[in-house]
Amino acid sequence: MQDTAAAGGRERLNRAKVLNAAVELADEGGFEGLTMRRLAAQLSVVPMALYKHVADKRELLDGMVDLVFAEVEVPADVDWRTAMHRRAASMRQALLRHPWAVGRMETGTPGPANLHHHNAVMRCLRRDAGFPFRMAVHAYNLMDAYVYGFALQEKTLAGDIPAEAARRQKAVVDRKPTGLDDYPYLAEVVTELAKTGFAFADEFEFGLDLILDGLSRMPQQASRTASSGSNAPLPPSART
Amino acid sequence: MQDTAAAGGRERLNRAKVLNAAVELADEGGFEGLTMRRLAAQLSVVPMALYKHVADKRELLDGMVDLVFAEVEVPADVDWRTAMHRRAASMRQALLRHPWAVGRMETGTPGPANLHHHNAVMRCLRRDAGFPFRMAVHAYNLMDAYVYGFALQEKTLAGDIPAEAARRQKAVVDRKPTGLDDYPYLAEVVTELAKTGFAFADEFEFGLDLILDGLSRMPQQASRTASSGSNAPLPPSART
DNA sequence: CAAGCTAGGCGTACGATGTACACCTGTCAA
DNA sequence: TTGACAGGTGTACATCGTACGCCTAGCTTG
Repeated sequence: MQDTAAAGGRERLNRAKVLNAAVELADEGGFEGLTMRRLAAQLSVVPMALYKHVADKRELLDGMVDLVFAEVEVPADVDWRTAMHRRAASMRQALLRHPWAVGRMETGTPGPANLHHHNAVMRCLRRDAGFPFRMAVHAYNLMDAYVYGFALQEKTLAGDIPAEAARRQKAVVDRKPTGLDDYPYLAEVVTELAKTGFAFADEFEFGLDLILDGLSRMPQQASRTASSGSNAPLPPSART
Repeated sequence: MQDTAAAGGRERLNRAKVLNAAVELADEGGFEGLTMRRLAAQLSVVPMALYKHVADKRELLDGMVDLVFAEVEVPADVDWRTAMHRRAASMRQALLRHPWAVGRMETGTPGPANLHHHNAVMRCLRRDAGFPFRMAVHAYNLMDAYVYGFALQEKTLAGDIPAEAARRQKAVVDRKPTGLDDYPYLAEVVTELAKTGFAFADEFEFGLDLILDGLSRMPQQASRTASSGSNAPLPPSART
């Protein structure tokens, strides 16, 4: 019952192999390019062979998402602000590598990497930052909404600005002769961004810093700088 | 060539009818519940009849998204902060009514309501708030990322907290005997939220206010209170 | 070494989906 | 009256996820 290769040297399939191949295939061909049949072909196997390692396509996606979570770092041993900053940047990078995962990170049944990640973030906010529970939840929701939302924008508008922005507006201009003249502020966006360019990285930093600044200003936050604070609000010991 | 009904009283199809029925159907059955065949059945018509009013399913979705944009209000004649606050809340409400639109608002070819909306928001930021161009872009990206990201969370976690949160974690507990003990901070979330409940509306307000506060603090912003400011940075007159 | 159990790959088949293509029909302009 | 044309119909096809049963290699066990 070994899973990598049989004694005779025959290659055998593997849950991990299936998941990794699926991620690779989705990275290249997008989410709707990921097909059980194509995935099987990639692994030189017949489609139905996959179902010995994965219950169905939804479970396959669950496993893929957990692989993405595993790529996101949650640094410890630094002050909470840079820890949260790095986590957000790391999450953005992971979603940039795997655009198909955008909007799917919190769907389905959470895997082990998912749970580990959320626990680590919550620990940072509670123990290191010293937020009371309610505020930690607020902070987490705010940061996640921003990161996921930004990744969504970056995905759908990827390479869009300024090149594609002009193209999209142009499509409308061609359709109705009134054109962009009705939308002077949109026209400004097109021309201005065409001139000066657009960097998603800078854009991301701006919003992230603004949010972290706002959180640092919260009165409930003791603005401690090290993660070794032994004055944690509570090391929770809740049981289900 | 009338489009509502023929002289004989025969009901005829309509692009608007198709779009509205599609929205209705997606509201009920979710996005993957929306099928050309089901949509046709809903309209008492054969599937291929739809293609006389809509090029393909992608164009159908474009039209649906524009209907959602048309539901979002961009108030004028108030100070920019409450205008942006109301717009964000209105967008969230619209995405709550049409969860299938979450993550699809900026995809495909933008329709007229889309263009009108973006132009109005940009006008508010430039003329009313007085942001210089670059800062207006920053502000817009930040707000949109937050609103879209929050809507995404609210959609995927809908009714999830505290009830479903417990269920999801429980699923993992059942799977591996180690259970939630490895994740004390997650356990706290489960028990604490089960006790005190969770209100998405409050959560949304917290993040939105923090962001708008941060934007108000920007040095480039003159913190004017009325939208009648004639000292706009520039009434743009850009031409493609 | 023989026997048989089982994990795991294979083949076939089915219903659902989007949509190309040809056809048919009712309405209106000329 | 006629002919064009907008718009609804019917058939057909490739592709999808996956249910069901078969088959075989390799391990466990007597």
